[in-house]
Amino acid sequence: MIDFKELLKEHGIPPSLQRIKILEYLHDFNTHPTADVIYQALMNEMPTLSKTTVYNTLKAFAEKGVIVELSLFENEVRYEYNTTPHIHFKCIKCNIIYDISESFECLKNKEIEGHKVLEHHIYLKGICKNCRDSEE
Amino acid sequence: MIDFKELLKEHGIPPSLQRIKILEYLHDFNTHPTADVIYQALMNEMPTLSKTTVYNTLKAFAEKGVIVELSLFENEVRYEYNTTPHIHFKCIKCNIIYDISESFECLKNKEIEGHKVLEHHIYLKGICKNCRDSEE
DNA sequence: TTTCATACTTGTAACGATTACAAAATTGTA
DNA sequence: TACAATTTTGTAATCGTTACAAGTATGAAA
Ligand SMILES: [Mn+2]
Ligand SMILES: [Mn+2]
Ligand SMILES: [Zn+2]
Ligand SMILES: [Zn+2]
Repeated sequence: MIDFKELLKEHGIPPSLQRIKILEYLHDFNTHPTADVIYQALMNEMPTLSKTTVYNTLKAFAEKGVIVELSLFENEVRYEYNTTPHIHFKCIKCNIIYDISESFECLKNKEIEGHKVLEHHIYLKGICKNCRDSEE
Repeated sequence: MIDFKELLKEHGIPPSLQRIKILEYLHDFNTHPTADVIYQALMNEMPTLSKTTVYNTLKAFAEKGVIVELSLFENEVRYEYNTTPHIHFKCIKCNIIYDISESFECLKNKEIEGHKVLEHHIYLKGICKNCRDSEE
């Protein structure tokens, strides 16, 4: 059981109830939700929650390195709890975003052609195993 | 000198004046412009050009494989003439998007963890050579 | 405990990129 | 030339996101 309150404090973020709930959601579901998905999910137990708070919170988390911000295709920003670099695969049929466990040469914190790399993202697009199987 | 009219026909796209001009722009500048950048640039010589036409044309080009659609960070779709897979680096200071010539193992058209890969994108973010030099 | 400044949350309005849509213009073909 | 099909245009609508101002909670100092 992770103490999200502590985790936030360690990152210099005062742990409000809203912030804890949003971080909890990201950890528990461990998917790649948009701000709106999180908002809709927390609406039930927090009826007064504001969408603005969700947006602000996610942006603040990402800036402090608590979570990762993804911008993969289709003009929707997504967030995830897993901050270790990994490959993303988006299925063009079912729109599910898969984590690919295959390792790769990460250029993060390296210098390439004179440029200093701070982030490294690999995005794949195609048809997932499930959709291929059900196509037959 | 490329015959853009022919090029479009070969891809099954009837070559209207607007389409030829947009393709010409992408080829001549060879950067990673947004639809709006192209629209603004062509406004002078084509005063009646509609922004909708630019959006529609770029989308059609990308679908037919004439150009590539990029969705790298910051929620802005960009397009480019160069359809060969390569790495992109965006500088967080000057916002320029660089092409990285370094080669990499491309997973396009391969199968990974059961998924069929149709597109492969690598996006880097950091501080470019120019901005680092001028920081001193 | 009260006071007060600060930080956080909320709700609404505004924004910006993109898309939908219908009318006007153009095109290719008979 | 006639005409149907396609393309372009301009405007309105949409959607994700952000700005902003007012309300609320928090936590330290008195
Ligand atoms: Mn992931
Ligand atoms: Mn490029
Ligand atoms: Zn799928
Ligand atoms: Zn730069």
